[in-house]
Amino acid sequence: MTSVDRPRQEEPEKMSETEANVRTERKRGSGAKVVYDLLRDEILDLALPPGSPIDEVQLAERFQMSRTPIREALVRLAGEGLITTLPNRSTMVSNIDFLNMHTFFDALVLMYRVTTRLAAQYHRPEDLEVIAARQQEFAAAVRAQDALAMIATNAALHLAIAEAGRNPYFTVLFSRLLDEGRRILRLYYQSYDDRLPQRFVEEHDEIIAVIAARDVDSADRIAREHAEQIVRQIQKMFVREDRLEVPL
Amino acid sequence: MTSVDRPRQEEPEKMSETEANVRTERKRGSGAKVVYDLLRDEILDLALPPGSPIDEVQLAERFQMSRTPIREALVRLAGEGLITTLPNRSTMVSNIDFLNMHTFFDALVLMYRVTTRLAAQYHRPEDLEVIAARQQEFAAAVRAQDALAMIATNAALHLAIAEAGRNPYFTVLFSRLLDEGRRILRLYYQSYDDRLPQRFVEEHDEIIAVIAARDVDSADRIAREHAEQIVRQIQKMFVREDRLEVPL
DNA sequence: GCAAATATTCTTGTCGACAATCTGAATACA
DNA sequence: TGTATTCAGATTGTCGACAAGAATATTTGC
Repeated sequence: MTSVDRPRQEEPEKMSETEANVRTERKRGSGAKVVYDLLRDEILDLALPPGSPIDEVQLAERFQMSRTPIREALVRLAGEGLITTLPNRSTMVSNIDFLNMHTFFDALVLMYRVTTRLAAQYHRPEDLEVIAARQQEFAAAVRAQDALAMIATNAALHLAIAEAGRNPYFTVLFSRLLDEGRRILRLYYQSYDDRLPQRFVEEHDEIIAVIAARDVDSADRIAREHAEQIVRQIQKMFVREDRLEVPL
Repeated sequence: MTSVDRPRQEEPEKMSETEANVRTERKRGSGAKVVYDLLRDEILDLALPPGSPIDEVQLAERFQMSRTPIREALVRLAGEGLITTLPNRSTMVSNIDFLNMHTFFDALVLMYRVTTRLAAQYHRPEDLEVIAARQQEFAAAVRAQDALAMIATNAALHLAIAEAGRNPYFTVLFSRLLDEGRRILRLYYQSYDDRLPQRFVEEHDEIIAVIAARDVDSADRIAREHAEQIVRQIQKMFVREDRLEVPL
């Protein structure tokens, strides 16, 4: 099938999967995924703050593709509640629900407990390697006092623990909660230059130890304390900056 | 910001949202939703059993619309894990994961407990009316020995309880779990004509009583026993029909 | 007769265009 | 002047068509 009258400059393709690269040429079926991943990151990093308008044609131009794959990405994001679509009108980044924050905390603490408990129960040797690596990255972020890296690596560590627990239902919910937490924390770390304390590194070490020891009850207890510690930390930020300028 | 009190001519529109109706005329923006709702029901009812091929053009003909809204519905269903898409190849109804069924049971029991506990804590008077109505419907299904109606009304009852708990994170997960349970149970009720015992009606009454009494600890305990009772019931079916013909 | 190469077919992925609906401004009217 | 109406602009929802990729059928070469 040598139907190559077209000068499709495949060539080296040295470039990594950057946006610029994707623009010029991209594999069939990858369009929506690229847009989804990038948009998701931008939303969670608050590069697109809550309330930001999402324009399909604008995105289509930016990614050099038609609106169809763009729309598919948006439908998926809407399914996760990250964007909100007003029928026939407009689409925008979903707001953070400050009024029902306590429901978020409840769910977060419970998932911290459950996933850690299951990890202690069902983990395999290779899981511990992944978890240890994530903890290294978190500790490095703490040493560097890089608040945003702390948020990301902390989420990655706890997600690794959750996956060692091997319950996809819990993992999916936990992942959503950690994402939402990423937005909330970033909102504060933008204005404040606060940092999660060294204490969290030590608590993580404790958690990893009881998981490795398969001590289920201790895992539950320590995870709970750790989670409640984090929640208190976040709540402290709230009262501290009570009259925060929040986009409704 | 005032809500939308716009006189949007809702008109009579006596006709119910049947498929035939939708075929002839449908409102802009409703296409994907209609397809989504109907396909979802058919999947959960096993009218479309696991492994069934999902053909876009076929659906487009059936619903008398183009493939675009069909695809949107499919993307949403895929997001919930109800269908599986093989890139560039085909789409089919997702399988039921019998190997990791225990993770499903773990999650189900925990959500039964948590949602009931929160309902005892946070319910409002009007919630109890809804819950009582659902319990009536469940009792009616038991009296009629209508197994499929029992499944549906049981799920509706527990979802009503979950909503009285007012934690959207838990409610969403629980809803997914009840959906998955609907598929699993229906798989068995197709071959067997077993029925959930009268005992469940009484247990529901107990649960409703402790919720109304705001007895959080009892709510947790009774919900747990109730859930484990149900899980045992399902597991009994499994061993009974061990060499079941399961579509992989 | 059988394996490899080729053609066909079938399904999904993408595209550009058009239509419907909403927003907001400009206009008409009391 | 204030309110209702109309019109223009913008954005989404839908459509039909085409292309790419994978599976299957067919042909070719030995």
